[in-house]
Amino acid sequence: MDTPERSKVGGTPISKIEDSPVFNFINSLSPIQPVKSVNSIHTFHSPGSATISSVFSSPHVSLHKESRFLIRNTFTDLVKQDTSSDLLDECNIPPEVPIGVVLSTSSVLVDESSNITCSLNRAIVDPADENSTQPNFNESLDFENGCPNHNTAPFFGIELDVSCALSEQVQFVQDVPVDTENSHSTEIGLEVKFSADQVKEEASGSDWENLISDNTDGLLFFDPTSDFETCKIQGKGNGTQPNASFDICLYSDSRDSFVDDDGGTDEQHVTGHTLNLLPNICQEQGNSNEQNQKTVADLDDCSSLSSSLGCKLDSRQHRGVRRRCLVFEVAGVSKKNLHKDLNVPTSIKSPINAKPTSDNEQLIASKASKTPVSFVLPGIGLHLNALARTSKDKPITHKSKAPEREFISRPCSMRPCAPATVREKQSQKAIDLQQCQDSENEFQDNQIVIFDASLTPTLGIEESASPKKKRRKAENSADNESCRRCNCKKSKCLKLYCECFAAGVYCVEPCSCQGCLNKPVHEETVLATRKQIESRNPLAFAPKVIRIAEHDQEMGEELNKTPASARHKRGCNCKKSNCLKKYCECYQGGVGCSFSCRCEGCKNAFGRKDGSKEIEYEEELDACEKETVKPDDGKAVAIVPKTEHIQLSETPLPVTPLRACRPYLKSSSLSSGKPPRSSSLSTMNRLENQQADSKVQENVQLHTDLDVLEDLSVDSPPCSAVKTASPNGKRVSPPLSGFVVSPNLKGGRKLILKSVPSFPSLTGVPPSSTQFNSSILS
DNA sequence: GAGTTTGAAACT
DNA sequence: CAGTTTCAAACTC
Repeated sequence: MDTPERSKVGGTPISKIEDSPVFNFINSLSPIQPVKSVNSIHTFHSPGSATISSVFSSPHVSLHKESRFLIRNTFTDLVKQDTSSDLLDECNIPPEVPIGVVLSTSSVLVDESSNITCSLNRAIVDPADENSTQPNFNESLDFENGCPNHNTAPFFGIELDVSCALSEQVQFVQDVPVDTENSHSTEIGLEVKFSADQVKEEASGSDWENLISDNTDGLLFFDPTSDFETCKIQGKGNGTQPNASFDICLYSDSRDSFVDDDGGTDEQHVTGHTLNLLPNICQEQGNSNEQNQKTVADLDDCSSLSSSLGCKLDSRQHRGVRRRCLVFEVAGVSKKNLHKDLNVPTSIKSPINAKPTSDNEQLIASKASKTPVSFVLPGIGLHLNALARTSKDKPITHKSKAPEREFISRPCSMRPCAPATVREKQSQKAIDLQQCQDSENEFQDNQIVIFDASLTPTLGIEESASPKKKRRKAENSADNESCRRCNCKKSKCLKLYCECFAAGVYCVEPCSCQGCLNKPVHEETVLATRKQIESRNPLAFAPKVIRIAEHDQEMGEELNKTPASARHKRGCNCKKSNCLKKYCECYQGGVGCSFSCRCEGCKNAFGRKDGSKEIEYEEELDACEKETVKPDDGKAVAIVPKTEHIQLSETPLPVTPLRACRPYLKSSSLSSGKPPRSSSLSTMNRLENQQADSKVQENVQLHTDLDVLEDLSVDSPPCSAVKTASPNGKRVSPPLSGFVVSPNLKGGRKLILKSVPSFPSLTGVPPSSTQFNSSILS
């Protein structure tokens, strides 16, 4: 699905198009946040009237602080592994080469403080007019280019939002079909290399708008000393073809001065180099009086022009050149890399990948990085992202391709695979669950098929082995992160019995299920079944073990990573296993039994449900406080009081009415002998037992709404704590964005009950798994 | 690897 | 909502 070229929308008013469902859908696929076609150029009003020269060389167009301009980009389906050396030749395109690239309408804004900003919407450089640098700014358009905050310091450059891997070298190549009549074309390509920080930055946010708006974070700076400096922008397209446009964010940001490695100011230097590199048409721009202006003009203009001309920009000589690429482009690149690695035909593309490109346009990644690619790809598939996050520097190897939409890997499993320690396992599991859910959300958007061998090390190894054997192999695998495969025989993998299905993933090859319908081919069936199950229990697909919300900054990372920071959302019902075997979901999940458990004879090593372990509680509090101090090397796992029942939060939990948990609370929290589920309750319980703190109970009783009490008991956040409960009254954990636990209470002690707001807000509901499910079903 | 145990999920 | 059945994983031998 291609991102529509708005310029091609033709007679239809853009506003209407943007309002159309189709367009919304397209936009939802695209990382580009379509700002309502506001003609952002107050500064540059005369499309077609201004020459490029004027545009770029005359910064005093406006005092507006526009910081960047975008050039809509559509890359094609070429993979180039050209090195920078290859590009050098390509830049020697004579200036008389017809320019056939649609640029963005641009504006250069210079304020009084010499802050220079450029904005460029779309401009068509008419190839017919070879000698003219006058673009046809006949469109304004697609993107709001202004970047409000990029106006502080002189900075020029090309921004690429890169969410690719460390040391990933990506090359975008566009190969726009050349108009036979106007066969003048240059090749548009973009070779990008990324830094790890860049990757992280960009990976963390798929929000295009954020990417646009952030000032420096996530921007790619070419390190002059690095080997990744080569920046190639090639253009291939026909000026008469709007499709030939390409998206590059060029902007100047005055904050960043051109500092040479030598330490000297590099503005002139840059300019000079720019002039040297750029075509004559660009060089004409180099005569500005003001250095900044000139540099801006040169860089921006020349960058854009050179892009269109196929001229190469050597970032080594363009200090401070930032590259920002459309997220989807990067994603696409990454995916391309994946495909490439997988030898997957380029025809197999995720929707998002295909989206921004037209039929013959496609993003291509190249340059398989030597280092393992571990990148988070905004907007890429659920599992891919999850894997990227989960793998933690682990290389993601893709060994198989998948059909259009398919879960291939199972980044997480409800059932841990025998980590080194139980708590580690649990911690990892909780994380995996979260990641799984996160990924799931992403997956629904993009439906990328990624196979993560790193997480499924046993895949393909035990093809002929029996399911159990496979399972145990997987369990015993080295990293213990491998995911299970189901072995369903009767459920057709369409019931929660099936771990795959329950985890929201499709069954994969390693599964030994029989009559499996949990496959992409039966997507509709799967979704329908899922929906049905969700109708029964909205939380059916929520992670069973949920962890404390990460946004509880006060709790610190250690706590978040500790198994004790998680609880089984529903609790177990063990009768014979004493919660000491993996039959018990709590135990299996590495969490202690909690208030909501209905187990008998609980002896859960991670925490018994009954409140009779107060001594252990205190003891382990101390242990916890000690252990949590340990550096998080993955081995030091904090010990959390067994009887501490922290209300778990899970990122996206379905929101259910607040009242849902009232009966539970009423019976269990107040009247039943069951121990409190949360730290607060645990504390309260102690107090009750000791009859020592009547205030607490008063406080509790003052809350006529038991949900409020619940909030207190779970230290739920003031506003984000939307009650989540299963419809059948089984308790589930609400999001926990604001523990009331005092900061110094990593162990869960000293809970501050009175500071809890009475009622959580129903607004600001975080994305829930229910919502996800709904959306995925919709 | 077969059989048993177990408890969650599903059903009534 | 409780009881029963089904199911698949966990476990044992």
